[in-house]
Amino acid sequence: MTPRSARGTINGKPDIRTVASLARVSIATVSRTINGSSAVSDKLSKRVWQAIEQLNYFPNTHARSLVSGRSRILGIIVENITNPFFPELIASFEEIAVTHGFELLVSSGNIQSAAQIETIVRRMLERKVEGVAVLTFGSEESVLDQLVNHSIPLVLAEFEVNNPRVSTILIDYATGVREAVEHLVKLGHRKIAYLAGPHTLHSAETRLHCFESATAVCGLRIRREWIVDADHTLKGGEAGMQRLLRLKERPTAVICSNDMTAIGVLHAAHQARLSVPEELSVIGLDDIAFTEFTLPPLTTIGLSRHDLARAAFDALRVQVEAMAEPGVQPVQRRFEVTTKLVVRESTAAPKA
Amino acid sequence: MTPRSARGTINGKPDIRTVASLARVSIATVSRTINGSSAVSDKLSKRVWQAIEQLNYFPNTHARSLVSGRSRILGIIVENITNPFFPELIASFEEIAVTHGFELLVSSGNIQSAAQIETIVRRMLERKVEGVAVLTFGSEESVLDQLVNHSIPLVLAEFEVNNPRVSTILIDYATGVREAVEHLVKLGHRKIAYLAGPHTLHSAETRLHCFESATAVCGLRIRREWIVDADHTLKGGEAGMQRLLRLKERPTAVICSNDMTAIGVLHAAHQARLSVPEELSVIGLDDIAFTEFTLPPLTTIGLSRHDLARAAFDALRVQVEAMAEPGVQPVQRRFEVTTKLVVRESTAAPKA
DNA sequence: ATGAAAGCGCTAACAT
DNA sequence: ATGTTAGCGCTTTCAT
Repeated sequence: MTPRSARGTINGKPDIRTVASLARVSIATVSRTINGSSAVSDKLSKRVWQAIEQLNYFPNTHARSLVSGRSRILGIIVENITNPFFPELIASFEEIAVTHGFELLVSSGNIQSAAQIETIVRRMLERKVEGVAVLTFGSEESVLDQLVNHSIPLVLAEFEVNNPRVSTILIDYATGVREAVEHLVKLGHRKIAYLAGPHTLHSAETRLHCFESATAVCGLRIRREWIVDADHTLKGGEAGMQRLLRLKERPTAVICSNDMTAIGVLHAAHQARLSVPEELSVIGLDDIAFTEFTLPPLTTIGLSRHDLARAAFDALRVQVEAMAEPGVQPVQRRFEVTTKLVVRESTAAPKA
Repeated sequence: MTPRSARGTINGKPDIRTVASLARVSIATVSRTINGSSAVSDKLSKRVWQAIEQLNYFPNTHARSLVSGRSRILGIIVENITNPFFPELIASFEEIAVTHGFELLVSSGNIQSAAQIETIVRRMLERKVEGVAVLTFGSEESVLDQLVNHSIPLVLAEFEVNNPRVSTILIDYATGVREAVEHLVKLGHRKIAYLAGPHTLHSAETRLHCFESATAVCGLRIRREWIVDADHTLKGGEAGMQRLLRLKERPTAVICSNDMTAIGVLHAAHQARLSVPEELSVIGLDDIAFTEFTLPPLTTIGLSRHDLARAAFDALRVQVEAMAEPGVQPVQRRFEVTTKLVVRESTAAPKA
C-alpha cells in the first residue's frame, strides 16, 4: 500500500529506489554511479551523489553480494593469537584490506582438531569469502583441499602448492638467521644451541634448516643435544632451556625459533641464576613489541608483520581480481618477505 | 535454458531448489526444516536432511540476511590489539559467538581519529551487524550515537547509557584493587605509588578511584606526586617509573593501571639498578599471559577475558533476540565481572 | 503439514 | 547515456 518512494523517508532506511526517486533517475543509474561500472553523465552523477549524501545512503552489502556473487570479504586464518606476532599481523591486514574496501573474517582461535578446521572452512564458505590468507605457517593442508575445491583464491605462508589459485609468501629466514649466527660467532661463541618450534609448522622447520646451514657455513660443530624441541610458547621455551641446563657440555648461546620461546629461555636462565648475556646469549625471532622490554632486552631476528600482511593482501587481490574478469587466467605468484637481525642486549661475548 | 534442477548437480553449488527437488518437496519445506521455524513432518524432514547431507548443501547467508533482515553477525570493537589482553578477549568472544552460530566482525585497529571511528561504524552498518560489543573501555561516546540511532543493540564496558538497547558490563575493580593494597600494607608498605592509565578511558578512571578509596580505607596518606599519569603502554610505564625515580620521597611499591605499564616499570627499575621486589614492589592489572614470565613474575590483579567475553556475548544475545520478537521490549541489563589478586614474585616487604 | 508465490535490495543484461 | 526488467537464493505470507 505504501508507495515505494515513501520508504526510507518515513520509516526505514533509504534504499536504492529512495535515492533514485530523489535524484529523479532510474535505480540502474544509481547503481552505475556508485559502482562506476559504466559511464554516467556528469549531470546525473552529481544529482545521484547529492541524493546519496542527503539520505546518508549506503548500499546493502548482502543484496549486492547476492546478485554479484562477490562478497568483498577476505578470510584470514592465524595460528595462535596468544603470540603477539599474530594480533599485529591481523591489525595490519585489517587496515590494508579495509582501505581497499574489503571486510575481514578472522579466525583467531587455536587450531587443534580437525573439527575446528572444519568449522573455520565452513564459516569462510558460508560467508562467501573471496580469498583467504592462511597464515598458520603450516599444518593447514586439510584447510586447503576444501577451499581449493571451491576455487577460492588462497595465499599461504611458507608452503607451495601446485595450484594456479594458490599463491605463496616465502620468508627469507636465511638472511636473518645467518646474521644471528655470524653475530654470535663474531662475539666468540662456538657452542650454539637451538630451540626449535613445532615440527608441524613449515615455518619452524625452515627456521631450523636455516640454523643448520648457517652454522655449517660458519664451520661450527653443533651437537645433537643442543638442538631441542620446543613449541613456540613461553612454557615451551622455559622447558627447553631447562633441558639444555642439564647437559654436561653446555652451549654458551641459544637461538630460539621465536620470541615467545626466547622469553621462556630468559625466565629459565634467571631461575637457574644464569645471567644473560654474561653467561648465556639469547636470540629470538619475530621481533614482537615485548622484546624491547624483556630483561635484558632481547636480540632477535626481525620479521615485519606489515610486510607480511601487505604481501598476503596483494597476493589475494591479484587473484580476486582475476576471478572477477571472465577472461583472465589465475596466476600463481610468489612473494618474498625478508628478515634481519636486531641487536639488543641479550647477546655478548661468552665468558672465558 | 538449463533446467533449475540441473544446477548444482552439474556445475555450480547446490541451492535450496536443488535440495528441494532431490528431496521431492517444495523449497518452503526445505527452508522450514533448516530453520525449525514451523512443524515439518518427520518423514519429509528426514528426506530433506538426507538431501542436504548428500549435496553438502549450506544456505547462502547473504540471501538469508537479505530477506530476513538478520545477518547473524556481531561486531566487536577493541581498544588496542597490541595489548595481549585484547587478542585473548577477541578469541574468547569469537569462540562463544561461533558456537552460537554468529559470525564476528572485528575492529582491532588503534582508534585515534574521528575518521577511524566513522570507518568502523560504517563497516558495522554496511554489514548489518545485529549487535556490537564496544570493549574500548571508554572514549567511545561518538561511536554510540550512530549505532544507537540505527537501533543496534550495544554492550559497553564500564559505561552506562540511558538507552534500553545499551547494556553495560560493570567490572568490579574495587575487590582486586583493595586486595592489592591490603597485600602491600600487610607486607609493611605505606608509601604506595600509582601509575594511571589514559584519562579518556573509563576503565582507567575507575581503576584509579578504586586505588584512592582502597588506600584511604587503609589509612594511607598518598602523596600527590606518587600518582603519575601513564598510558597503558610499555613505554608509558617505563617513563612513569622514571618520573617516580626522580622523587626525593620515593614510594616503596607501585600499583599499575595495567600489566603493560607494570612491565614497563620492571624495565625502568632494572635500568635504575633497583631490584624488584627487594627495593620496589610492583603490581599490575589484567593478568595477561606474559606476567608469569616477567622477571620477576608479576603480582597482578586478574581480570578474566573469558568472563568478560561471556558477559558481552550474553548481553548482546538477549538484546538481539528481543529485536527478533516483534512483541518483546528491549531490556537494558547490567552484567558484573569481578577481579582478584594473583600473588607472584614482584611483591615483598620493603627494605627497612 | 505443505506448497505457491511474493519480494528482500541490488546488479547486469537488454532495450532504447 | 539511460531506463526497464529479470533474477541472485532465500524466508515468509497466504492458500490449501
